[in-house]
Amino acid sequence: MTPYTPKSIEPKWQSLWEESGVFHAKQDFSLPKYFALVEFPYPSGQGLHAGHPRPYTGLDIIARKRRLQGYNVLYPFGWDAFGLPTENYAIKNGIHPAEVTRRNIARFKQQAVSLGFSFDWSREVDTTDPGYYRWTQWIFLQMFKRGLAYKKDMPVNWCTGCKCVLANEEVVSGVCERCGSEVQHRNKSQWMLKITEYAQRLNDDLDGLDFIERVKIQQRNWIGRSTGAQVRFASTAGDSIEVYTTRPDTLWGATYMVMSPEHPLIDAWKDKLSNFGEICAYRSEAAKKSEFERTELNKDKTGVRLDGVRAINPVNGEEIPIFISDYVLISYGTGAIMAVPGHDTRDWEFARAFGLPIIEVVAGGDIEQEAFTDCATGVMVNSGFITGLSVEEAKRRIIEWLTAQGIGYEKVNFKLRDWVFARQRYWGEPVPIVHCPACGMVPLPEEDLPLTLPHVEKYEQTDDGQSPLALLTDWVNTACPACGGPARRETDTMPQWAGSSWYFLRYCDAHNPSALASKQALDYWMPVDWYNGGMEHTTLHLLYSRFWHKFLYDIDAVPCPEPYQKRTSQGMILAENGEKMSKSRGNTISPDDIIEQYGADTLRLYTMFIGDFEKTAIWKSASIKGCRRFLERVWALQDCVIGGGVREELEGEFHRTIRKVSQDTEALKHNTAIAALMSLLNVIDKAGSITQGEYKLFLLLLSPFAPHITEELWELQRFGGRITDQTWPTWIEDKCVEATIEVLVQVNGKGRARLQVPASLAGEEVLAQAKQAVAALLEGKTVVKELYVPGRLVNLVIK
RNA sequence: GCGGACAUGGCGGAACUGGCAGACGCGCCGGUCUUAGGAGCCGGUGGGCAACCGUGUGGGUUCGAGUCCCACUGUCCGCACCA
Repeated sequence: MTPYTPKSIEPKWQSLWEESGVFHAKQDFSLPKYFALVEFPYPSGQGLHAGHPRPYTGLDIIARKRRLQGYNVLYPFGWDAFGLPTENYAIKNGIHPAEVTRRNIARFKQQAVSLGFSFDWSREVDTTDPGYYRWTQWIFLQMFKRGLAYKKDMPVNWCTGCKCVLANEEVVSGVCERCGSEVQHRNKSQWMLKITEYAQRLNDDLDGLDFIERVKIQQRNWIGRSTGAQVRFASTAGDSIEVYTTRPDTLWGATYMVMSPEHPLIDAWKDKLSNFGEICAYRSEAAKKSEFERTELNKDKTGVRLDGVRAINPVNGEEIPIFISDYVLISYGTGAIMAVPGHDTRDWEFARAFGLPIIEVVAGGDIEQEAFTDCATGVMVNSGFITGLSVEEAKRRIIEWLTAQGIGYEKVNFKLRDWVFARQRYWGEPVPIVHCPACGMVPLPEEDLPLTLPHVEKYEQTDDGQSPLALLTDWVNTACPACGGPARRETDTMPQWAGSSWYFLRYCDAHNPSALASKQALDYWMPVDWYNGGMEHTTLHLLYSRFWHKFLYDIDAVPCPEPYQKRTSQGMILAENGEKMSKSRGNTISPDDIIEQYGADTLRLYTMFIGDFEKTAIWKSASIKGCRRFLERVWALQDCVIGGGVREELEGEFHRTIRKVSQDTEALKHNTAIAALMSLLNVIDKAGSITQGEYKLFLLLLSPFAPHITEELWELQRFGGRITDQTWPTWIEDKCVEATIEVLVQVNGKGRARLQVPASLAGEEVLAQAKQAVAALLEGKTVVKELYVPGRLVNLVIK
């Protein structure tokens, strides 16, 4: 036997697989299909770290198993390559971002190949390729034409040091991540996408999907659907004020009103407000506060009373004061609330701070101590015609009444905001819009796509925070596609989330020049059968891509309303000390080093064996060798192969292992599947030999986990063909049961004896034998209860 | 504060709808081979001399609880005044 040398075996098979195209999805649309998807990475300069292979290996096992099960499998990979780190690296080192990207991709790809993933490299996509982003732009144009893409003044993070716009991720504790200068909010006109129009469907359609529960919960919380009522309060100024409340039942307890400092009515009332100066001062204070300060200071409620205008509570006609306070957000609801201090914690705090009356309208708590917010148990009091009702019933009645009076109606609100879809950066997809003084915003004709990124000399933002594209006058100045007159191109680019919102569609037909993918290919491959990715993408990428997909469904560009049928998520891999792996901490493990020392199969095995796939796991370099030892022992089996099929005495063992591995892998319990294979090997080693039939089965079961060594052994044993062309084994349930079983005999719950009985033995007979086995303990006692759990234990309760 | 998850030997982790806790692996101990072993192979390994005791803490349900219920404690993650 030659020694086991992964360093020569693994590259050999990696080349043979690629040359033969064995992992390329077939163009035969009559076969049963399986689309397995992992999140494509951002090709950073650091290369892969030890955490990356976890999801890729996890689904690689599924993909390889599905092929053996006869499916036409699409398991693709690609690069989400636009983004800030590349651009920053380019700025720092004077290399074009495209070149940086090219190098990074080459590195990542070489690493991914060396791990033996069964990706279909013929469908590799790169979001920075004009042939790809042409369709990203196309989708944007479709949204623009239907009013889902629009421009709006939005606050942006302005770094006073760098004099540029920062992404939220670049703002750390209110200061610029890079230079440490103060970050201010400035208003800038930004592209927005109307994801809010899909809020209801994004929420409701989760029901039919096989997503892990915590993903559904997080998405629902993020969308934040709530039902309540919109109510119109009249005011002494004449204008009425709309408020949104989820507790219309507490209207009798509304003792004042609070408006957001940015509320437009305040300016309209300027002449009526005797303390307008004070109000303006508060407003500018609030505007200056960074996000960070606002949350830091959230314990103390501040505000200013509007002197000169009062609101009128519609249920009892009482005049109530109006305040402005930064605890009311302009961006949610109507930007104004009715304050019910007795039954809302924030209103209670505010009322206490300002000495305002607190009225109890729901009995059940102690509003002297704290706001009583429980909706389930309370009963209405001091509330006119709804007094005595439950909260639930009161809500219904008051909404009926408000509707009938024409002063309010039932309303659903969402926390979800529209998506800021613009970056003042270079390394992104150009927005294909032209600004014409005569025609307004004009979309580029589709046949002019892609609008490619022009070459620039400098990648920095301009001094006033515009994209570096703004400096390219030749490029910016163009003719209006509608009227032919002089016009200017949009110089903002799209955010990184754009390219990743539809990439799975491109995999279906990666080189199609005339559509994002052919209808035929989409009909066949979509939806994705199994999508695995990180929890950190739950509320951004996952939600964004569901939104885009629903839009594409609405315009008939894709065949299904949801892109992903099933979603799972891997846990993080932490460094040895229990901290996150990061370059700055200097605790990263490179897969290259592990492959060098142990081989890719060992790395794959260890990464899967480390623990529950969905849970956080801690990397232990010292434990890796256990997986290598296991493979060495599998390799050493070559020396003890004898002829023949599965031996009778091992048949049960093999059937149980086939069942365990088959079932556990489906639940992503790759760790226990591997443990089962290790146990089986222990049994085989005890037997002292392995038959050809047994070896074949063993290698097949192991092959999705450790594809190189199993392919090599298959060849060395001359089992015929390649292991990747074989069929996944099946088990027979009857063969899994053991002929004799051990039954534990308990007396009062304590194990006292063990019985070996035939598996088929009847319950009464087992009980009789059990009593005999512990006869000494039963002497002089009464058996008050006897239980038999078939195949497991007998429990005799005695007195 | 709200939401979610987790807590099991020296370590990573197993344990199906309640049914022999500690599978599998690391480490450790002993043996064997060897000039040597940080390599292989074989055996052992939760604690306690024992009866017994053991799944973060305190209660409960049950013949039986790591698993279910109630109340805590601790750790991690997400969101942060969403009316």
